[in-house]
Amino acid sequence: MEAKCKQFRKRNAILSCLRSTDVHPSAETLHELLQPEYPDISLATVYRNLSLFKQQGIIQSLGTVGGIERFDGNTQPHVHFVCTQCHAILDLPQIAVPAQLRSTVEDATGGTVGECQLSFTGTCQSCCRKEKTA
Amino acid sequence: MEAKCKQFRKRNAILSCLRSTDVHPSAETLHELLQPEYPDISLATVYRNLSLFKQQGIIQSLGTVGGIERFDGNTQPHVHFVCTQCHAILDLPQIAVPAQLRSTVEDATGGTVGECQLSFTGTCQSCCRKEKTA
DNA sequence: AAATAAATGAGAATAATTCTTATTTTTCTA
DNA sequence: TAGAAAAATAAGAATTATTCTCATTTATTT
Repeated sequence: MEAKCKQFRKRNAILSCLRSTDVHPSAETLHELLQPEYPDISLATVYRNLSLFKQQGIIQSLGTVGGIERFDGNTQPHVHFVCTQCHAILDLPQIAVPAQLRSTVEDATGGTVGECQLSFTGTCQSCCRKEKTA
Repeated sequence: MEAKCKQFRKRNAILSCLRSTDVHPSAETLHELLQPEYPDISLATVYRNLSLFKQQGIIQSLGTVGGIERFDGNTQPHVHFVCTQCHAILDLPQIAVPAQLRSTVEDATGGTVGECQLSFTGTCQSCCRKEKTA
């Protein structure tokens, strides 16, 4: 299957580009990252495939930051830090959300619980320094 | 100060409306909620004041759900459950995020840590029932 | 190799949010 | 209390991230 498929060239490129970066890019940033190797890739294709991946559950959306949706190729649960100044998103992989929380939430809501997202907002180190010198 | 201020009539109405509901409304929903008492209130005024409140830190944004920003008048830290079917947002007030996490994150990032948001996604009880009967 | 199906590019369409400007309301001041 | 200055609002235009359409290209199947 995999070997003779050339069909999904750009689709695969989008996915592996997202998986190989740690900037938690927007669709537009991802499009820019792909430009060098795929100069004719359309922004619509990036959007289209990101929607598809999201639906398939092989990437995750981190929601919008500054009105722009951000994506993560890492579907393993991990915590994020969002800089409210520069909108950088950093991984905080060592912090785990207690697993038993899920059943607590399931009990509380009476529904089915899927993913959980924990994120901190604040000012990143780089923006803190800028503030001081300003 | 407070007693003779009639200036902020609508502004106050928006804030107290948001504080007195548990639906975590969007700007448009809030506008609809205000219609009966303030039939001539403009949607732009709702947006404008929500931005202001956010900036002042007296309300919190829950980010976008289905492409629409949702707001919470309760700034106390508490956990949310977001139904991916109907986009309902429920409070899970009894679950607390360990307070020491903040300093852990501060150490990890080297920046200044502000708020933390923990949310679960899934299917709410009502949507679960609908799925069964369908 | 022809036919069918899937993916893409380009730009138009959509819709949530923000912006502009004229008007109204409130507050300040003399 | 009246007039001036400041703040808030309404209405609709403008913006912009995202989605949609459709013609074209590319891949797969028969």
